[in-house]
Amino acid sequence: MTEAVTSAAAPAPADFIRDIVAEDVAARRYAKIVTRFPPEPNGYLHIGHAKSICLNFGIARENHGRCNLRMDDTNPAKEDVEYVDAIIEDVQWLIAGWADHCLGFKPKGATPAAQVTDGRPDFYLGAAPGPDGAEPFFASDYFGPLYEFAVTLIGKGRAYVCDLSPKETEEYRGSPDKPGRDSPFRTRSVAENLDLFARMKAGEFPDGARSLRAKIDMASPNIWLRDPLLYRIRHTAHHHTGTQWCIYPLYDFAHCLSDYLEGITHSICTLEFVDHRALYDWLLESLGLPRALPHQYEFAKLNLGYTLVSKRKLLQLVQEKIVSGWDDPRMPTIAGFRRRGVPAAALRQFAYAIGVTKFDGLTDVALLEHTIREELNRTALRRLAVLKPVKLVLTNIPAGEVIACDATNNPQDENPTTRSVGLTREIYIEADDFAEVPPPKYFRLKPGGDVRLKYACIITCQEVVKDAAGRIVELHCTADLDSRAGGPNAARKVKGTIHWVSATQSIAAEVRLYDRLFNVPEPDADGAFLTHVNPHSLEIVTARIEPALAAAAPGQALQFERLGYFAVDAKAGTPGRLTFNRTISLKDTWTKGPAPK
RNA sequence: UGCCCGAUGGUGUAAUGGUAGCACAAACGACUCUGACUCGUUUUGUCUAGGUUCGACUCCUAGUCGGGCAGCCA
Repeated sequence: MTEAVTSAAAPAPADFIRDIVAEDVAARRYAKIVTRFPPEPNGYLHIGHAKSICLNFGIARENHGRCNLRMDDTNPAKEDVEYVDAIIEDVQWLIAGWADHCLGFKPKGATPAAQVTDGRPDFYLGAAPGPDGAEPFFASDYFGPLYEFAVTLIGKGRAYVCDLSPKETEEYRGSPDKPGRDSPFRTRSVAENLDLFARMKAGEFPDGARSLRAKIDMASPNIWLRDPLLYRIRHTAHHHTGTQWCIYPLYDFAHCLSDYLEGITHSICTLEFVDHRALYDWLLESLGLPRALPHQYEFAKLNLGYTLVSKRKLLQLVQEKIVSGWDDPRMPTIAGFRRRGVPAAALRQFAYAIGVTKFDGLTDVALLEHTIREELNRTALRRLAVLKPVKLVLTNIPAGEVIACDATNNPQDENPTTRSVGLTREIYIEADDFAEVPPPKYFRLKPGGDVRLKYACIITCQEVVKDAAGRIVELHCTADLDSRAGGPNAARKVKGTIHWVSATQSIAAEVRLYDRLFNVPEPDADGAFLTHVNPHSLEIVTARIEPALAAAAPGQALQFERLGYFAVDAKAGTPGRLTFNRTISLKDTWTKGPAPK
């Protein structure tokens, strides 16, 4: 299954959009399949974007095509370079080793050069160069050509400069069930429109004083065809173009033409743009463009149980300091998942598993958790760590003696390797693995009971030592050293096996245990997601970890045996003391109740 | 109530006029030096009503329910 997202030879998933692409390929409608992923740099990418990235890059790689990363940055007021950098990093991480060869980049600083196609002016931007000195595409790099397109549209009598105020424009637009009215400026001459538009660009008018609008149909049942705005005046500096422009194109105008300029064939977006498709096509067709036109297709965005999939709301969590930042391991952002230890392949596998449809459903988080565990089970190095330590003394092992035990690094490997862990007189075991009064079917250690220490031997609990307050201080046990692997009692069966670390050889580490950020399946169903934040989404413990873990590095998948999957936090550690994030717990079919995260 | 989109087990998705299948979840069982993994078994589904057809999840009509659209946001 994982092959499907890691191997180029693996069968691709099928969905209605891929069916359309396949038809276009069969009909040879395009020389090359080119998709794009067009985030607005006004926030970090989240799991919903991951779905879109996997779709767009997946289609590109399955068809020997290309997928352009394009900053959809036509609104200077909301965007920032901080987001541009984060988006690039997140996309590259997500597609690394899978579709990075399909990533469209352009030479740094390049803008589309005017050229002629079929004897007509065209602005086609050629194929992407290699990654050196390259950068993603920016819609703002097309402001020049876009302006020319607008001039062409005016020349064709299909756009006009409108002097209505924002409020008046809204009134003239009508409502869904009532047609709009023509703007009094709709009949301006081409010459006057040309002059006024040039003066808008020259900065002669204040913000909102005039706008450029398409001349379509104010009575259209589709609101997006009621003379939609194409350009607005904003005397605001732009993060990518500086103060070069004071008029900025709106999404509908910029997007279809950016697609065209880049040679996009399939422009895939979410369902809320279905109504805009008529405008997308109208603009492209009105311009009489020489090359094959891109087409827009829409799919349902991801809705995930117990999580927020909205940049705006995630921004709120950051601003109100409910999380430590966009990359807080509890955040459903790509950066958050990465920091938490979720492998990119697991996110890709999830994207494939949920499919692509036009049905607006709610995906069970359990599916995400499943793909994470599936990937981690394959790849994670097994290690011993005790999260909530209780001291245990093996009374028949002399102090100072170290018994070397071979521990398997990953039993899922074809040829598993081992490492040595030292068993000593004093060890730590998990507090949960001892019960003075055991519940029914308790397989772990209890007074007078036996349990196997993983990779070591069977022990028998002889005595429970308590302090004056009645709290357990330590457990005294005897070890059956003959029950070690290869020993005469190696085949001895006990019901339970527990993990442990040497008290003298282990080291301390901070471990952060995460639970879901929200305690209801649809956090914003009532519009009050802040009231559904799980107050116990983070628990910090000081754990004892086996010495081999001192060499662990961020990005390395680890399993603390019997506990879950963990990863070194790339940001939080201090020299000499590592911090681990629990990526996800192991599936627990014994402890009842809601699935732990 | 104008236009648009959608509806298949608990959840997500397949079947494109010919046996309703897969994954997740759940339950039970086997195995186990991870109560994990793996394996086996089981439960549960085509929104409603008409129509077309030898045959409808699929096509048509109407309805029901859900979602989207009235930013100079994307």
